[in-house]
Amino acid sequence: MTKTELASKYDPSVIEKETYRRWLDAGTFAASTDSGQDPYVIVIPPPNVTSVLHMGHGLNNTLQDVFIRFERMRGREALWLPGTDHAGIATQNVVERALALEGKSRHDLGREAFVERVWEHVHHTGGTILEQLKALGCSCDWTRTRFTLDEGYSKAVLNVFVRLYHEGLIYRGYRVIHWCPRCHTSLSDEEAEFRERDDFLYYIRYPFADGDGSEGVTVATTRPETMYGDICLVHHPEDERFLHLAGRSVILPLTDIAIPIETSDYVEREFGTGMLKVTPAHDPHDFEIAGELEGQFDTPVVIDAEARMVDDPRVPEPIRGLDRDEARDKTMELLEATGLLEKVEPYQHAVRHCYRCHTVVEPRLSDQWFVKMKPLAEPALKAYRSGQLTFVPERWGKVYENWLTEIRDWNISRQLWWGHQIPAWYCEADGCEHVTVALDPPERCERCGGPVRQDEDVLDTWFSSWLWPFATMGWPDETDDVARFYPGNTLVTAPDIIFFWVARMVMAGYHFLHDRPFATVYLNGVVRDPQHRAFSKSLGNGIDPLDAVSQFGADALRYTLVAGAAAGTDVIMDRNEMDGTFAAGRNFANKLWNMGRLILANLDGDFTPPSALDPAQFELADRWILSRAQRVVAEATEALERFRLNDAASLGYHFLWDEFADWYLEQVKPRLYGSSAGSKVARGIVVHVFQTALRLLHPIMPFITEELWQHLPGERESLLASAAWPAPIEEYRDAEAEDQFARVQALVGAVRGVRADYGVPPGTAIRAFVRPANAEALQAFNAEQRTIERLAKLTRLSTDEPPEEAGAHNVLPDGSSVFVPLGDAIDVRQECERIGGELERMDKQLAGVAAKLANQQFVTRAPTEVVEREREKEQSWREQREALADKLRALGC
RNA sequence: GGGCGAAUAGCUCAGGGGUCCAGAGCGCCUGCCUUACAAGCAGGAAGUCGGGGGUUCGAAUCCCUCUUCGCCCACCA
Repeated sequence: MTKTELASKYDPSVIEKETYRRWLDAGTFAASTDSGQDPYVIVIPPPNVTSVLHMGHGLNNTLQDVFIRFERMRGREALWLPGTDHAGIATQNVVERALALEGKSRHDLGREAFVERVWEHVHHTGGTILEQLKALGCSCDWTRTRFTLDEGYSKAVLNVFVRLYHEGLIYRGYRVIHWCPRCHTSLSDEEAEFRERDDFLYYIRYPFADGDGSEGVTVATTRPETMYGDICLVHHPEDERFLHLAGRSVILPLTDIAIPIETSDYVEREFGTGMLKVTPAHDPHDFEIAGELEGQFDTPVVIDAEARMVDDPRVPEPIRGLDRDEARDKTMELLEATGLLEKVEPYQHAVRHCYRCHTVVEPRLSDQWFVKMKPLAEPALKAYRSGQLTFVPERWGKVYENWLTEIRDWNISRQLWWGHQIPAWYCEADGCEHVTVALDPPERCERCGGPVRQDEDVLDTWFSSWLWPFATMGWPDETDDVARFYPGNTLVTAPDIIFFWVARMVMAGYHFLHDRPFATVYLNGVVRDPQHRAFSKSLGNGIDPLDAVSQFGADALRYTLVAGAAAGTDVIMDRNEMDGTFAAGRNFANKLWNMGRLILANLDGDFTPPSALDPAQFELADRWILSRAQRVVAEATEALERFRLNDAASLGYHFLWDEFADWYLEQVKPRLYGSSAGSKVARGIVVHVFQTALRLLHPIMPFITEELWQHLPGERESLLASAAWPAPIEEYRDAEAEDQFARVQALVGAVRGVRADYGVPPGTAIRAFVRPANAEALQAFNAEQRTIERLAKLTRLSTDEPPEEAGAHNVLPDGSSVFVPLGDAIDVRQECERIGGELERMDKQLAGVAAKLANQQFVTRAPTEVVEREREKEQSWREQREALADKLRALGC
């Protein structure tokens, strides 16, 4: 007899590395361009090259791996394309911080040396996160790993810039943009995120220029330090309070500069005093207002790139050189001294912060490159509205749509050194302001032949990642990969980058390849702590996925993530309750292991697949588990197809544990142990069903399923990772067996309940009797007497009346037997009443549906499918009604 | 200011008009080291499905409203 090769205790750390290696060696994850199979493609949301794996990655990548493994098993040419993002600001910041420790800034090194230094850093630590993904079991095609600064990828980025420029969709603009004074770069609207802040609203009086200083106009502002850059005050053109001020001027406080009073529709009359100060260089809206004013206005700059007050006559002496916050305090002090500060009130408002370093963004007037977004957004909107692009959960579609509808131009230039330098060259010859935009560096100005200088800026990191679905495949070259694997299928990502990334990828996809980059966007939730705070480094509330892997195993972590993540819902994990968090997954893995041990210890080398067995020899339990397996296969497949991963996980879990292990394995043990006539059948079916379940579970728990698969007979020479997804086998469907076995379970359950109620020790076998009242229970009893006796620990199950000496409590005087009266549970009269009640309810329901279908009021809120569903419901109820009526007749009531 | 999501057992969550639907895991209680598994087995307690109103023959489920959390968007400075 072949003994089990499995260790007595399941230790994931022993098998995971080895198993992953086996997959790699077999090339299981490498997608082929000429297999002829239908491709299925996911591109990974490329993590920042410097990042290390956190639970968000764990969730996101586990979900992707489930989809990929599922489709791979279904026979599709599955490509999961991995890679990393150079993450301009983030990476530059990391290296700058390291430099700061050496007391240096990037300027000390100079651009070239600094970039060299960043590359060093990237080469040193860049692969970390991808290596970490392997510990999770991610089945990426590592032969296709890409980096957004790879040579080929960079070529695609520059190509896109040049093309869009020549199409007129990229332009250079001089306007107020979001500037991070700490990162020293401009930011896009999306990168400057709003955060609530408790601030103050300062009421400042601007004295009339032609008065004696005692009268003036009061203005409310949150940013008094910008006032030195004011060019005028504006009020609403119809605001009667101020109409009489037409033509007058006021003095900018603390200076001797006179500025006029103008009007603008933009002003909200109800806010503050109804009078607004206009600072075109330091507020984007003020810049717009100034642009709409008649007459010539300057745009004086009073705050520099470091957020310090400039050394300029407009700025009062004591303020110059101060940091913007100090400048605010000092200004307040001076205003108070001159009596021009009327009042200060607390004010809460949303202020834009740098999404990388959380510094308050400083609006800054500068030259930047922009992408004209409206034309690009149109196909992306159309794709969503026509159903070419769908979201799971659906509600995110609205978010996507809304953003695209309101889209504004995208500032893509960053004043950084790490990234794709903009392929634009400025003519340095006097008077010629020509800009040459080209893939290859021009020798000289294409207009005047003068010397040229390349734009120093680099492109927004998202300007490279929006090309990810095809630039990773070698585009703009006409590669096999692009031909075969574009468009892709599913994108799995977090909702917070719908704008940054998802929407822009769709735009790029349609613009450059005239097709969607993916059909479905699956948005996973956020991993949070029990207080529903997102995991974050600063809070220290996170769980390191690798820590979870080493403590509980990758499969346990994956199971926990998948089972805990219904589509798009957040996953809650408690770092103080690691055991509680991961117990279900770990316990399940252990359970699987032990099922494997039991099976392997009893195979005796004579495994015969059920297809080669004689069905006439199948017992009820055999037919039941085969039938149940088919049902579960169908349901799990559907769950995965519909992105209901948590359902798929739970189906596999409960089928294996509650049905296969608890009932079938227990029932089959006598046949499994010995070499009786039924042994061959039992072994065949046990192995078949277990293998089927391992296939179902593989996408979610790849390691342990693969390991068990390797030990089981049959297809052990092949890898489960590339085995076929099971299809339901119609011949095994057996509703009657399912019904009947359910009755066996009910009987056994009833006996066990009574045993517990009577406190019968496990060692004491008891006797149970049923009354021959319930025809179905009797049938089950007759057919499965032995099974019931075994599972319920009965000496005998009979239809006899209990003997006199059992007394009122049905216990024999010597305590050897307790007679379990099952009659009550299946009392005919009660049963008749119960069924009668059900019948009544059913009739009501039928009447309700009929009424509904007759007047169809509900159709207003849902289309034909609902009517269809109601019809189906009615039909099924009708059938059920019939069955109930039959039952009643059979019982003779 | 606009929008979205959540509130179901002690904890974390499924379920989104009717029967399968009041569920799962963890925790808890009782009894078991029964030769696959104590990370287990058998049994059990536990929820007026956040409050209130409405629609319906029927509501955890749909509508309104309130409360509490969370998120996103937004040019009242």
